[in-house]
Amino acid sequence: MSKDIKNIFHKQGLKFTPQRRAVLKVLQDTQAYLSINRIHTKVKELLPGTGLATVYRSLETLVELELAVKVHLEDGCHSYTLAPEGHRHPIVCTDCSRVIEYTECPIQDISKKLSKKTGVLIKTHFLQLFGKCEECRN
Amino acid sequence: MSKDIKNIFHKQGLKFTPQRRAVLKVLQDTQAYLSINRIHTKVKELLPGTGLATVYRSLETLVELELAVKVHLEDGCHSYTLAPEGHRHPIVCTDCSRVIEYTECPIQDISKKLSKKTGVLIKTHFLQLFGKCEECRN
DNA sequence: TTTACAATTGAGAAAGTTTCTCAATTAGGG
DNA sequence: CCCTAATTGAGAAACTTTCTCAATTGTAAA
Repeated sequence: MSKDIKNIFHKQGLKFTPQRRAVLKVLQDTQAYLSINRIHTKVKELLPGTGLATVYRSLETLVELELAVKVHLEDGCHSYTLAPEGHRHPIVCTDCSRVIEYTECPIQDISKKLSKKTGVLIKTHFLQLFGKCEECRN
Repeated sequence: MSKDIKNIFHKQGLKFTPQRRAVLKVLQDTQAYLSINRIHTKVKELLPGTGLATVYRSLETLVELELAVKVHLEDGCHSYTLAPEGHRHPIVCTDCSRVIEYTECPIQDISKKLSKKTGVLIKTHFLQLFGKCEECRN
C-alpha cells in the first residue's frame, strides 16, 4: 500500500523523498484539517531539519497527485487534509477541527438541472459542512 | 433605499462614512468577486486617498452587517461580493469571475438527515459552484 | 445650528503567510 | 555503483493582513 503510493510518485517522474513521506504520514495520522505550521511542526518531529518551504512544496505536490486536499478555513491560513476516496465532502467539527466524515455529494444530482436552468455550464464546486461532533458536545 | 442602509449602520452605532459608502458602491456596481486590491483601486477612483487598511476595515464591517460576503478563491487572497438575499449560494464563472446567479440552497434539506446519520450536529456550511457562463462560452 | 464625543481614518510600521533563489544533496533508473 | 535530474534547506523577498496612534469626522443631543 505504501508501494502503491510510491508508484503514484514514480509514474509522474517524482521522487518519493523522506520529506514527502513525512508530510503524508502526518496527514494520515491526523484525520483533521491541519494548518501549514502545525504540519511543519509535526513533520519536524518525524524528520528534524525539514524546512518550511519543503512542507509547502510537498503539500502542493500531494494535492496535484490527489493524495491531499487544500481547504479554506475562516482563520486565515490554508489547511490540508488527506484526500477522501471518490467524490465526497468533509464534515468538520468546529471545536476539535477533525474531519468527522465525508458525506456523499448532494450537488452532482442537481448540477445538471442547474446548468439548464441558469445557462451556466457547472463544472466544479466547493462544499464543506461544519458542526459539532458527539464527543465535543459532551 | 440608501436610507435603509444608512439605518443599518446607525442601529449598530456605526457611522456611514464616505469610505464605507464607496466600498459598498464598488461591490454594488460589480456583480463579481473582487479581491481587496481591486476593490481598493476602484474605491480610490471614487474617493482618492482612501487607505488600504480602511478598505480592509470597511469590508469587515460590511460582512458583519451582512451586506457583503467573504469568499475564498484558489488564487490566494480573499475576495468579496455583495451579500445575496436569503440563504443562497453563488454560481461563479471561472472565466470572468462574475457571480452569475445565486441558487437555492440544496443543503438545508439534507442537513437534518445528515445530523442524525453522522452524529454531528451540522450547523453551517460553505458552498460555491463554478462553471462557465453563456457569454464566456462564445 | 453648534457642540462634544466616540467612531473612524490615513500612514506607516509590524506581523504573518507564501514564494523564490541557488548551491548542495539525493533518489532511483540504467 | 554512477549519473543526472529532481529535490532540499536557508534565507531573502514578495505579498497579505493587522496594528498603532495622532488627526479627523459623523452624528446625537443641546
